[in-house]
Amino acid sequence: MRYEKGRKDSSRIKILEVASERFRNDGIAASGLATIMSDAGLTNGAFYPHFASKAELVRESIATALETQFEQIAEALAAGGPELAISTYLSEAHRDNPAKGCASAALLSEVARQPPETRQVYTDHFMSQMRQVAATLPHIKDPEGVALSVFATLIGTLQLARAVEGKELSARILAAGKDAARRLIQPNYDGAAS
Amino acid sequence: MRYEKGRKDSSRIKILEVASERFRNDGIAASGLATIMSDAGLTNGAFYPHFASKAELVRESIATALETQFEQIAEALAAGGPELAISTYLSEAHRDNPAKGCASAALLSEVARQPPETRQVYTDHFMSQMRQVAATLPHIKDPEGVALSVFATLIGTLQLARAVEGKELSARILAAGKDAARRLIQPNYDGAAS
Amino acid sequence: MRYEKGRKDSSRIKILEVASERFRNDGIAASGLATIMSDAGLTNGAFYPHFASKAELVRESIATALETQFEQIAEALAAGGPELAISTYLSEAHRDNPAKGCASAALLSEVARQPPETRQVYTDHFMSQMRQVAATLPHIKDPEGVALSVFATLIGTLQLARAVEGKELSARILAAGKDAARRLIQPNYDGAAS
Amino acid sequence: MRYEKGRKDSSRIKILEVASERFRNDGIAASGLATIMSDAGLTNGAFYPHFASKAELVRESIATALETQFEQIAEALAAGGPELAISTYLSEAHRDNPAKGCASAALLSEVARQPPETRQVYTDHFMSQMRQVAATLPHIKDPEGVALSVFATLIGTLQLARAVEGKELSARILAAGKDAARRLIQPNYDGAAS
DNA sequence: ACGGCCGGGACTTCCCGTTGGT
DNA sequence: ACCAACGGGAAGTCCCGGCCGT
Repeated sequence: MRYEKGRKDSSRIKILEVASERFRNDGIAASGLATIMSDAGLTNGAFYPHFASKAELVRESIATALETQFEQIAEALAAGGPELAISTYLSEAHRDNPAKGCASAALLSEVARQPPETRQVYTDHFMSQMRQVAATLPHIKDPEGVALSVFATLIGTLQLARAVEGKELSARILAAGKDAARRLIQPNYDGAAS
Repeated sequence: MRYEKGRKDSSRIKILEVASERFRNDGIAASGLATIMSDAGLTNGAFYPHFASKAELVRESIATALETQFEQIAEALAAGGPELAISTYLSEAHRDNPAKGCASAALLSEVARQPPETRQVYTDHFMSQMRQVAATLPHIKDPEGVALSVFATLIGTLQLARAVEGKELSARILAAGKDAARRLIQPNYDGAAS
Repeated sequence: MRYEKGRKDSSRIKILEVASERFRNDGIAASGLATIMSDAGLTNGAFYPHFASKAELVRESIATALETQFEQIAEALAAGGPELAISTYLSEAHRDNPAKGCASAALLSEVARQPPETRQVYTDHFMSQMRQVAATLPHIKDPEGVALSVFATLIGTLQLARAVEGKELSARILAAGKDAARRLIQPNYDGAAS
Repeated sequence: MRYEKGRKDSSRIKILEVASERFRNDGIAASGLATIMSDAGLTNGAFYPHFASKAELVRESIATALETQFEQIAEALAAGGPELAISTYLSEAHRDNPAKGCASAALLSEVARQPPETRQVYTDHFMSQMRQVAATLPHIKDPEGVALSVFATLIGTLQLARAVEGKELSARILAAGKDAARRLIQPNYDGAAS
């Protein structure tokens, strides 16, 4: 192997960058390789030396997006704890910029229809994020359960806020989501209370 | 009423039935008209006498699915209140049968990318469902806010449970979502508390 | 067959027009379908409903070009006899505009490498042109032999005039070719004289 | 001299040999460097130490082919004069072996589309050949004009004989070309007579 | 000199939404 | 209502010219 595997491959990185944004913005099925490659400053034919198929690009794009998000969550948690992470996630800025936002909110229903390999990649990275958040809830009985439900609430809220027509309603949804998420991480909440 | 052409054409009804299931199962973009028409026992050319475009079919399919769901929610609420509605929604049966399940969970991220007319149709029907649920929470200060957040949690949870790889994890997600939703509708919860 | 075969198909005609010019200008192998379709105001995907393959397009483009040329030769012969046809063929205007000129001069060496079907199409149309010219040489012993050699001389001359570098030399070649062609059709020439 | 790097590298000579045959056989655009190098018993990467680009290889291959042909013409003229040169050129052997035959007949229409440097190389060598033949026609008024037209006739005839489908027709073309070329070099022919 | 890598681009197959002739 | 065809466009395979690490 002439070019060692870890070799800097700026084209590959550029393709992944463009693709992960394009997928989040337009959906996976609706994003063509030609458009992605063109946006990356390349042509169709240069794709396959980098990725074996579109499915592989999808997997790696999802991984890339979720890894980036992992770091953003870490920063928000460090700077202001779960409260800040929640309000950042459910901000109007995030709602209005899906291309650079949460891949789960943008792609979750489409991920459910992907082949198992893709869903496994998603699962692994999602679980990392979940555990990352759970680690900040040591005072709660079932931190992972709570973290799962908080993620579900955040993702569902952001999707709803993006889907509905009407700025005011969208803002109400974001506010309701923020309240709910905060309540879920309150110390006296016991995930097994019911 | 809603159908401007007001036809009770059985072909039209059949097409809508098939389409609303196909869209929920495979996504909107990934569902071709040819397949839908074929499943409806018709051919390609019979589509356009009934609908002006795929976009119109999408709008009406979403409306159809959400109306059906409205009635299902009504039944569950009547039979067992919000508790039953939640556990029915987050059941494994619902997770494993998206074609006949909640259109929001199946299509929400794709709805966000549809033209305004489609999003308006979605919004109207979603709001009906939300108010329907809010009406069962008279003891709560901000019933609509809570209903919004419960919907967000349910939708996000179901999507997550469908997207992840691994039955066990999927079950954990459903359980966590159920707990969270139940907690959110507890009487002492005040959506505007924070 | 819904659309009868002789149906006006403006797209097909447009593609053939563009392709026959492009092939003559750039060569067959060097002309891509995408460029041809784009010049015809269409996209890649619209090609295959019209032609089964590039090879079929090549065949029909050659036929189209040679048919058009047949009519042009007929006009020149009618207006000024073989003399005019020769001087028109070996004009600087023809030399400088291969896209609308003689397909033989532009493509002959490439035709020799085409599959038999293509060469047959070429042969048929070339023979029509040859006989058309032979018919104007009734006073010559072997009109078809002379016509063949005149075509060879004209084609070779035009190709040489296009290939060499230098306007002056190119003009000398055209002049020499005209003289030779005229001499070949002189009445006292007997193709079997040697 | 002509090779600025002046190398007598045997690999370089082998590459030129193979390339000049391959170009004549398959055309310039249709001949890939990988195939040429492989046929020369080398690999892809060994090309660029010898030639700066494919265009340079094309130029030198054309030069090589035309120089070899110059010598062959010299031999034929010495052995049997123009008559023998013509009948050798328009033989079935030559028609059926383009790889080792006349580069003009094989590549002329493609040469016309090459960059000026390439066309200049072609022009220089073609003119050498033309003058070589003109020198054997001292009894003719305009020997260079006649030589030009004879070359045009020979080249056009050989291309036609290769392009048409049908052995018999091809043979007729060769015969017609031979007759025409012989007539053109008859002593009483005056290139400027018309 | 080797041989794989790189970006470019061609050809082809397939399917989409839509139209229109029957 | 049928169904073929249209234009659009995507995915994928292949090969090209050229480059570079070894």
